[in-house]
Amino acid sequence: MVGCTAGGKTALTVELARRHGGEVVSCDSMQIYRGMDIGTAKPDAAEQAGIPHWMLDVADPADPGGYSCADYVRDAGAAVRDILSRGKLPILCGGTGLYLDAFLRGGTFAVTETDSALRGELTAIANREGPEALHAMLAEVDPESAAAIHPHNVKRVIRALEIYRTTGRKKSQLDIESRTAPSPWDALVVGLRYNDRAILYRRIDRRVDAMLAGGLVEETRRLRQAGIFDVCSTAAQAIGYKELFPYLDGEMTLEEAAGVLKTATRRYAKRQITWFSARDYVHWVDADSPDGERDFEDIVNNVEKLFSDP
RNA sequence: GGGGGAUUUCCCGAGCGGCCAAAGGGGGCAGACUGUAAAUCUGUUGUCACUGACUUCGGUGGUCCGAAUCCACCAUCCCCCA
Repeated sequence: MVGCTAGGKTALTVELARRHGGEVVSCDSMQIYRGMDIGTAKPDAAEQAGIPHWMLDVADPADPGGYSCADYVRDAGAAVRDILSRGKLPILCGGTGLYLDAFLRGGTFAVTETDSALRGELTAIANREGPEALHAMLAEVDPESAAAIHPHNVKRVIRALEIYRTTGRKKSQLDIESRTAPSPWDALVVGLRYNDRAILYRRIDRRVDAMLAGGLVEETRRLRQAGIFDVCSTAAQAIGYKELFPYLDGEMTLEEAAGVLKTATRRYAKRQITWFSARDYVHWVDADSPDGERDFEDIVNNVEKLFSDP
């Protein structure tokens, strides 16, 4: 179950799990972390409604090792196999498109390692000589990847160089191999979609207000005091916390910070929409109609139709 | 009541006689993405019959070959003196 943030995936997935003997496997790069609850809209006990949930709180944000996409593929794979072994239906649910792609690709993904020392070294080159210089380095060893990656996208350029340096193989070549390998899973991917952007954005605004009312400021203060945003670079990227720092530092009113947070969330939702729209494996279900939001029951039924006739 | 400063495209903000449909940023819209991804990056953003034309820079009227830029008056806002 995929779709953008604040779309209603969580409730929908729990209902489907309840009806079909399912268990939920989160596919979310931030709900992974313990202690980051309100800001990541992690389903609480009531929302989980007695349905087993996997891949929540599996990583400690204070652990400097972090948690990567590869870790996710490994751990989520184990969870899904466990669920299947007991004859239950695993339902992945989440908005982290890269994680889902990697998961569906399975083992073919786990070819290369990361090298943080090398990353630091390459970052230094980019800072010193400019992103174009780094891109030129990539063009020498892997022209196909260089052509596909914009020179300003330093993170991407670094990753491609890292792959070449650590494996001696080109990212462009590995991509082709992984793209042609069959998926180890037989998955039905359902996407929850809003045709009216205004409806979605209203939901996002409401969710942010609810998070604030639910104690997001306190959670942010607590996590920040614990220093996890300094230790865990991934957690520091989470939308919902960093936007509140100016308020905690007295540089912004809570209302202003909330506005920034809503905007950041909307922009994230747009990126998710772009990502999933480009995946031809997604079967779309409309969450709204020209009359407004659809009834929850209708949406559930429309998803179930896909079960028998995808 | 007197003196001074403002008013720019959705927002902030530069421009201060031609090279201005107007820098830059934000937001919007569209897109990319294969082990940091809630991240990172790209394009676009007055209208149209789009290598050109038309309409815009608070309003009206002037000056000038030519005005967002100069002048007059009006409107609104801000500051100082009373």
